Amino acid sequence: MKSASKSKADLSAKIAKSIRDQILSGALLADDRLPSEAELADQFSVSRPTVREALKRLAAQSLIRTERGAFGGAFVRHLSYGEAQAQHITTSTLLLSMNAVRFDVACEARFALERACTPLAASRRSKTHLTAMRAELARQALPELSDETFCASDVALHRALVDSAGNPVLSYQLAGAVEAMQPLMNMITFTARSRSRIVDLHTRLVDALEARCPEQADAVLAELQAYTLELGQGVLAARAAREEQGA
Amino acid sequence: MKSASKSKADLSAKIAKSIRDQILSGALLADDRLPSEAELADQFSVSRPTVREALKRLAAQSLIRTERGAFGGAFVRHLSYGEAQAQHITTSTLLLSMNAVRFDVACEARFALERACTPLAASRRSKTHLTAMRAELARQALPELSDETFCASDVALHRALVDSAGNPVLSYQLAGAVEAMQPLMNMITFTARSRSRIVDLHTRLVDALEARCPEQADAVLAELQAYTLELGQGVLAARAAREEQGA
DNA sequence: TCGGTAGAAATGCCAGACAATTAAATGCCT
DNA sequence: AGGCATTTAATTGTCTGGCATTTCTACCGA
Repeated sequence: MKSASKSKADLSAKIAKSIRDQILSGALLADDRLPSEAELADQFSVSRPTVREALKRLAAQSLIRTERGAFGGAFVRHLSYGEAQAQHITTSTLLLSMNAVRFDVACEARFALERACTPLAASRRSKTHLTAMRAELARQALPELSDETFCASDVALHRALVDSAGNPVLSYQLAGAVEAMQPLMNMITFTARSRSRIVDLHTRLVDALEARCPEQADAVLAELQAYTLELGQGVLAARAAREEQGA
Repeated sequence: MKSASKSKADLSAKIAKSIRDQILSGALLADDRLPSEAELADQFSVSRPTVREALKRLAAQSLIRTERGAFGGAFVRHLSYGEAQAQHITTSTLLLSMNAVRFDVACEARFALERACTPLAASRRSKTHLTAMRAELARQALPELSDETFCASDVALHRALVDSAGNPVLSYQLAGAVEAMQPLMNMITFTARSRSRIVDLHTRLVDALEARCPEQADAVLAELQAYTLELGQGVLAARAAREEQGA
């Protein structure tokens, strides 16, 4: 029954699906070893290259890892938070870059998500997280910072804020918002924004977290959202005007 | 410079990374055609099977699609919201199933995320979404419903709530929370929960959205969160006690 | 003009072979 | 008997070459 799933798909896709189902259903547990490529080829009645294509598909999804040598082979992979986040970020980046998402829609989603974790962050933020955020604040105040580095620090700050909520599942889910959408918005707004205003808002945000005051943190985030939206719409309006003039 | 990225990794992984970078960087746009497998094999100085493995990796990430026949080949894929959501859900499900996530942590994250979109849902919910939610409510009230169907309807209701916020980016980001974490929690709590209480909470939730009252919706969600947490901890405590007795 | 057919280009798949890597088994020396 | 070097077997990584299949294009004939 293994190989009879979808009749029209590629063989390697069918085999990959069959194995993936076994992993997702729990028939294969983390660190279990799959049969060797030759055995799988026999089981599915296909050639080894076809099996290999299927395994590469699974490897691309971080579902398996392979080891060479005797008693090597393909092993069901234990998906860590870090890897899951990396995948989530890749998918999010791709989605945004390919779908002409309106700036206001992205902005709204990103801040809605970040505001979801400020109450937790305010109540649970540790000294470590505060120190990390203060460090980013200090970097952002340096005037000689390149735009690129400033944006990276911006992301790092928000990332630290999310992590300070102390909920790894939440951190994972928000990775897409912070590390994919924030850079996208930075790319649009970095020419127009006032760094000092951003740093001021960030400082008040961290202050609010340190004071364990969720309302204030939320208010600052709302302000940051409004400012970002204003910047974005300004830049886009200017672009539209320029294009109209050019045409 | 294409093939010189990481020296220790597999060739197919390096080639996949190289092409992926080109897509992510925008050098290859949606619906662009990649060189044929034979040409890629030449460019990277590898054999065709190796190129094919690389292409399968990219296909597994929905980065490319392939077409057979003359003037077929591999094309950069336009990633739709639906596909991105499917990937996000798969990754989330896997992450949760492999990491022994504490129930309270998952519960907290899931509700924090859902509560992030209730204000938007309350202000934007359309008749269509309300109708969909009411339909799920009606189904959930049927006593002959199987546990499985009840859970599916539960997910569908929350899904509709998220969608009613009218922000596709937000819907995408929340897909992991609703469609991966909700079923997980249902699997734990379904034996202990009172359907009538759930339906009551759901009804009040939809009522609040219909009345465009975000505060009330948020309050109901908080109540649902508390009830879910209580159920989960009850079930887990009972399990622990049973195991201790057994040992 | 229309329809069918042959060709070309591409992916899908297979068979067999060799290289590289790694762990276990073996054997040798002390 | 114990420890170290060597062999061996298992397995993945890669290549070569080929055939099957699909699909578009272009030509040719009625």
